[in-house]
Amino acid sequence: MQQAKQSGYRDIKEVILGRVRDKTWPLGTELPGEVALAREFGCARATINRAMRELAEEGILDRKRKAGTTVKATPARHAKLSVPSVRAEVEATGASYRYSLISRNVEKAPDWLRARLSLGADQLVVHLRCMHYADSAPYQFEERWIVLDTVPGAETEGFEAIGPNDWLISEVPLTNIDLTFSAALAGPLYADFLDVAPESPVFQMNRTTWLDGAPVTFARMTHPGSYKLRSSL
Amino acid sequence: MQQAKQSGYRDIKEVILGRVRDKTWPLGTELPGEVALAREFGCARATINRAMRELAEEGILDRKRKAGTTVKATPARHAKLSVPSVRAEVEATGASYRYSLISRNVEKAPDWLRARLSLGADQLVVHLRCMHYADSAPYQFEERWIVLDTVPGAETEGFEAIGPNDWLISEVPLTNIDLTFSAALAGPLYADFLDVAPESPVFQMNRTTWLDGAPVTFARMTHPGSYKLRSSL
DNA sequence: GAGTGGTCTAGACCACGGT
DNA sequence: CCGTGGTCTAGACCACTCC
Repeated sequence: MQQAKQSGYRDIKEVILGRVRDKTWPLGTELPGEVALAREFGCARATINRAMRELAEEGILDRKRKAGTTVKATPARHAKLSVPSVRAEVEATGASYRYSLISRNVEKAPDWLRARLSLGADQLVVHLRCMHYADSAPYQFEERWIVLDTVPGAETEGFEAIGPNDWLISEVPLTNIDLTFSAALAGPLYADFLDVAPESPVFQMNRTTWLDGAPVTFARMTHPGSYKLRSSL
Repeated sequence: MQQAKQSGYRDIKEVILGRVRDKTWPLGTELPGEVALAREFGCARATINRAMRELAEEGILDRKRKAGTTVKATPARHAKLSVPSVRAEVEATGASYRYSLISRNVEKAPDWLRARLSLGADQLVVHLRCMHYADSAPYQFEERWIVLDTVPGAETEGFEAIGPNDWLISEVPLTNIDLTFSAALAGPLYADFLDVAPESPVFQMNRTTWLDGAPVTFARMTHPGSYKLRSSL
């Protein structure tokens, strides 16, 4: 009589996690099969399945047909990084958000961009530069290129009142994103807009966006400060 | 006869995604209930449930009891950032990995660390400094503090042969992680170890680790270069 | 070939949260 | 109150993969 209350898949996850933590099932061990565990916990196989499936998604277990379920030798840690609109990001801190367009041009995609987005020759992009402010303090400098073939609507949008990110979210939802972070020196351009010394470090985030394999946009966000995210499990 | 083959939950997810993309169900719309969709797709409610549940986890739908399921007004984009051991990170690039301990001390946790980890007064930590090399080129400078109350085994570990991260992974698996990224100037210390000019920018990643609410370790990783991650959906 | 996970079903009960 | 999603069950068939 190990348990009185009937166990839900959450409880079962906890028990399994506990057994991994206390090394009842050390890293690399093979776990009992679903049927065996279902018997042990007195529940349906589907319940065990859900518990183990989620633990596998969370990077703690490895599951293979026929081979069975094992505890991952090197539990994959992963953080969930939310990629909100700048507006949401700023307003979440309680500050008021302000957006300002610096320049907007339609031009042929430069070579480095064509390479990065797998664009054909002579493809046109909208090239934007803009600033985001938090309580009238510089928050982020954004430089962005939008592929017109994928997002034709960008040709007639002036981006004077609405930021490109906010606009794109409603125009082209459900995209895939590549992110790169790096550190750089401010230099004269960023120093000017971000109100920092040219020789100070800035934090950059490069964001490439795809819609079903078609390139949508490339953006480089430059911060004077730092960036924060929190993992779940 | 809209579909010949029977639909699995993956197909259903695709259909729903398509209807959001082509604005059959615009952002903010309320979707039909599970029973209705089950009827439409000719499948069991559980199948619809799984499809919609996963879409909700992926940040595309909002689900509430009684209220029903709606398309998120601002689809939450999130990237999955894997946090591998440095060793794996280096070896994944094909380079050979080398680890080197610089210093190891047991000391009282400094005030800023006590604040960050919610430590009590006089709690002891192991303070480490070490370097990670990729093909004998400096890859990362690591400064780390390990809380002895949570990980007593760290007192007797010398960390001369094995890096603290690799050691902690096998000692204390399944922890929660907080991450912060930022840019900084190298300064004399980092310049020396990372073999860059003192006035060059460096990329820093701060990692705080918890085990069931108990503070495990705080680490600051400093890179001469940049850091990369890719989102899933 | 055989064993394990992957998925689906039909039905049931529960819990939350608008009304 | 009562509708919607949340979860569980018992049973079934399938698909992958190791032997």
